Amino acid sequence: MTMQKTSLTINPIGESQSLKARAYEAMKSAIAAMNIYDDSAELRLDERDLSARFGISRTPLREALAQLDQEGLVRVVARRGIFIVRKTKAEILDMITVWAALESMAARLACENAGPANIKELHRLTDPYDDVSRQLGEYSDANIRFHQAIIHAGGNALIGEIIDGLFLHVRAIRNRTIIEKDRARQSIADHKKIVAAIEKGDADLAEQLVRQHTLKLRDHVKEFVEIP
Amino acid sequence: MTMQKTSLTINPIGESQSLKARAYEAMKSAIAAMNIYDDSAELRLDERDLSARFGISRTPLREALAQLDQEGLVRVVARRGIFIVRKTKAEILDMITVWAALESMAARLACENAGPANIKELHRLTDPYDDVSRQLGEYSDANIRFHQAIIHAGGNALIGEIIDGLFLHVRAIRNRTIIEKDRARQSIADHKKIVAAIEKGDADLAEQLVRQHTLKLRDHVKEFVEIP
DNA sequence: CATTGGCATATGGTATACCAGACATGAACG
DNA sequence: CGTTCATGTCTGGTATACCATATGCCAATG
Repeated sequence: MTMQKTSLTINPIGESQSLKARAYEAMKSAIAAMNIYDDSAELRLDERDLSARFGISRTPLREALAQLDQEGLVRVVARRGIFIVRKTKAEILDMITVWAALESMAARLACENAGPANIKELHRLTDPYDDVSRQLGEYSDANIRFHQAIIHAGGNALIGEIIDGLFLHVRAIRNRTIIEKDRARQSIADHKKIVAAIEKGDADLAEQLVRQHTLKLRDHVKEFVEIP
Repeated sequence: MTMQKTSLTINPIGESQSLKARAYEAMKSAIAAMNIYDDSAELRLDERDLSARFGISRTPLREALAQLDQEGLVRVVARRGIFIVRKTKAEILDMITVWAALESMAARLACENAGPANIKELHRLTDPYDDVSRQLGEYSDANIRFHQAIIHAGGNALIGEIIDGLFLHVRAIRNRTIIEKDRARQSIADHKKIVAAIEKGDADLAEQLVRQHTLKLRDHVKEFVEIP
């Protein structure tokens, strides 16, 4: 079974991809890697400089940049330059809200479509956390995998794609979220309830739990995370 | 009072769009206009031919096509050609499901955020339909406007953007949906209930009604609409 | 000293030439 | 007659040259 494609997509590059695709991936991970919300962050990009550093021509690079532009990661404005986009806090909150809508629908779908393999996977991702001492940051791999498992169990691939796109942006605040012990503990408890609801096939409950779980994150970000 | 305009007339724009943007729009509407599910539909595109017909060079056209590719409207395969994508029925159903998730969330948000203007707008779009004899096809302008009004009332712009993207694809089946009198009548009744729930501020009810309303459409398409 | 006009320059936008891979065709060969 | 392989042609991919405009510097001017 193929997991939802994650940001950690293994690079199966046989060097056979088009330069555009490689430039796209390189740019994307480069932007994701840098902390764009640092005051010292350089938000301006230079086509010619980039093409030189990548060792490719401007044409494929421009196509990659155009894609990033449409994705909202970058803004290219004529005769001015290319700028890395800083999402406003309001936009981040909107994204988390959309996330809540989609994942809660996925949970609902999971109640109808999830097979034994999906259920087993969900348990595998929640049961080990009886020991609360484990790290479970908001964006820890374990947490992300859990949410992806729900989406996968729902069986609607489009939901996975959209959320992947959102995560690309939301992850920018991962360094700014405060990992609080209470939140982690609560989060684990939420997860267990969600799995139970899905296993029971209670669609309304599963949807409600997932929605509230994610909206709790939204409210937390709204209150405690500062985004310039 | 008529202020003499002190500054010169506002400059609407002077053809200031980039060729890429214009090619993008042209391609998009052209694809939307043609019935891509006709057997006789030509699904193959030719870069050079298109560039000649648009009267532009291949570079901006390619950028436009790359955007359409990412949007899923078109698929460009290296050394093979550019193909208009036919969405499978399963993909269409997934899209409607996502639609349901997002619009129901918008309805929930509307219960918190909708102002008097939004409520008034919703009434304006539903009250005239006491006369059921009106045409209200699944994709009639009136119906679309109603759903857009809900999304607008929710105040989450991202939801609107995503749904716009989906609608671009889903509209392809508009010609294939059967307009049944009963469905139209039921649809109008649903709309009225939804407005009432939002006006009352009952978020859970509004969300549920919108979700069920849209999932009804999904089931209808699933059962009655054939997509090659 | 302030203002303004022009020119240099840096930026992205566009056009064009050339490259390599994938198919189709047809002739040569068994 | 059938198979195979060479070659022509069509495709998108890439590189490069050139173009238009936004900006900033600087000098000319009042």
